[in-house]
Amino acid sequence: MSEVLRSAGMQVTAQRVAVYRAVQDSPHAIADEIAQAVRSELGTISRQAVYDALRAMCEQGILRRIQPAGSAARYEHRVDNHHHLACRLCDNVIDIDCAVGRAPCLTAADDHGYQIDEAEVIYWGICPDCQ
Amino acid sequence: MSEVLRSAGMQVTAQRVAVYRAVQDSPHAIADEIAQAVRSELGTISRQAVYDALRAMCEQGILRRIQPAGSAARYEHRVDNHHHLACRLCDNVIDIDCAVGRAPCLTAADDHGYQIDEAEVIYWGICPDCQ
DNA sequence: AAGAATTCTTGACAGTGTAAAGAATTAGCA
DNA sequence: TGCTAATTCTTTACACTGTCAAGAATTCTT
Repeated sequence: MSEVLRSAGMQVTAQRVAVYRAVQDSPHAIADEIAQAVRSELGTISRQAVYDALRAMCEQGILRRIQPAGSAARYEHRVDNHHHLACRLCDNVIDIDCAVGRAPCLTAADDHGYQIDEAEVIYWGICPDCQ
Repeated sequence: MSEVLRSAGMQVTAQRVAVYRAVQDSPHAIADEIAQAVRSELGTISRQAVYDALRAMCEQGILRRIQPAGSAARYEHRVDNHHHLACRLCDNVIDIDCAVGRAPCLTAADDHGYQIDEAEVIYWGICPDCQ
């Protein structure tokens, strides 16, 4: 657990560990939910410490940040290539594998001279519970 | 021009027309930029009127709202099926046609029981000017 | 144990978007 | 044309997300 932080060049503090674990335990949580989770474990953490930790981990590539329309940024532990499926009604987000194989979506019809390095795909629909 | 608004069941006011035209003239603009454009044409418009107009037009399907990560919501006039290509450095967004044909991306590897109705694709890269 | 770097807290702030209430304008219709 | 109802617009206030800055506290390294 803490080796992940250490190998990413970060200090291993109780807060950082708790933030990382909170994202593991509830993927696609927003910053405030993560703060709540850490508080229920450690008692207290400042809002800024949560943002600092999340940003540092995203920069080190051990967390990923996604930002579905109409929602605050969400964080996830899974950093391999995959996409997301969001419910329009309850805002629930689940992971979804690449439809066509490994990083196929990087092929746009016409790149217009851009150096494309990522294709972000969000499927929108209604989840089973909301149907 | 105003027939578009009328046929969408909306009243035709100078402000609404100006908002619609502003989005046509500068696609992917954010709300504040649209407000500025309307003000340079009509002199004044309240922030809330811009949001009301944009929301109404999106609900009626004559505008579309997109929300790239790290940016405020952007509005566009083109409502057919297409995707977007965003520059990581200058935040510029351009339209990009579907890679595989007509609405192909709606096919996810596994829909997990969701009723999927849209696949939102944002390609990220560096635009020619920023390279 | 000491110095250097990182992490954490606190307080302030900007930007985006919404809520509510009343005034103004517009459309529909007699 | 004039009346009524609905829509649109303004103003004010507010919530939320996220960042900045400065100093205190903690952690790592040696």
